[in-house]
Amino acid sequence: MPEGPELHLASLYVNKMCDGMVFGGTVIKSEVSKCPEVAFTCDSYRITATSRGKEVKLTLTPMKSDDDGNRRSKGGQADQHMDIVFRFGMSGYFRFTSEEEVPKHAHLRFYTKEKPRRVLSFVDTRRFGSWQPNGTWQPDRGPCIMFEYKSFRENVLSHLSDRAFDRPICEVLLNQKYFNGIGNYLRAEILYRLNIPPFVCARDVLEGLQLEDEFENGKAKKKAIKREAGDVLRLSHTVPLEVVNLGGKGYDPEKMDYSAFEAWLRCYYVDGMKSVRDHNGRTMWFKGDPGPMAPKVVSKRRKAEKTQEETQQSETKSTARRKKSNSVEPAAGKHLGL
DNA sequence: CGTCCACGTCTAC
DNA sequence: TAGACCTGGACGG
Repeated sequence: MPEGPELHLASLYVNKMCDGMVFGGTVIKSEVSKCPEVAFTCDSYRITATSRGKEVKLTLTPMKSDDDGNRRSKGGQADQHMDIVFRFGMSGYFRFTSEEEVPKHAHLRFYTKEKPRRVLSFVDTRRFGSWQPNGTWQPDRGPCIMFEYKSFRENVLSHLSDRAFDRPICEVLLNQKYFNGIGNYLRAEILYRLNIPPFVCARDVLEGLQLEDEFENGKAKKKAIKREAGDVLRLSHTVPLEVVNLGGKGYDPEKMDYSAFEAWLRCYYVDGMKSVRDHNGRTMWFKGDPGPMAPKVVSKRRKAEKTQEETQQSETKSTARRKKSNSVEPAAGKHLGL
């Protein structure tokens, strides 16, 4: 589920499923969740969603009593809207189902008023996700890489003296203060497209980039030779948007098959690519030169094929789970639980 | 059965 | 810079 594109697709899903829906009553939290109760009770309300980077905000809006033939709000009834800001951790997503079909690990639930009720659920198997009632976008997170491109770009380029940019570019790409929305598969795909070694100093990659994106609307001129039009900041914007556009079928975790997404991946978890744990213990997928700031052990992940002539090399672990998806084989490979 | 791994933060030494 | 926080799928014995 959870990098910038999936958070945005989740907001589209909520808006689509909840369009015209009337919710009512109390918001229910699972017993096991340690997140805060949502003290919102209302006879009739609507739900809408927006996203920013790796956060989604739900807005609960009470309906005018007139819409419903009821009087003005009684005691304990919400009269004003409430924002709830969600982070998805490793496994969060939204689902809209019948009451009987509420998924396991549905930790926050909003019920409709219909006769057989339906439920909008925040589902989060591992419970690394969180929500904040009356919340705001987390202040330390930067502008959205997808929908606040200009200020995202400015925020990075105006802070290059920050010690944060002393680190390897692949690690800085996960810094949500500057790259709000980039996650582990996106950093691999972005650097792979540009052939940038992941463990090059971030400042070396970023300094010299212009505030104005030269690749926008044909300004590239002679630079058009480059196949991937753009620098690392532009691709931090366009590559996530490609994933948003993949979700065209509609982000529906129930019916979604991941073959399109798997086919889209060129580097992350792709057979034959190299991988190494970065300084924060996260697996960095890449091809070619790791770069000067790389940790030592770099392994090449391949599928354990029958043709094991290639079991030589300096491979530590040789268990890749995923072949390049344009493979001829049935799409039965491991998929990401998006 | 067991070990390893996963799309991400958090806070504590 | 380590763990901590969690569940569950893949794979090994």
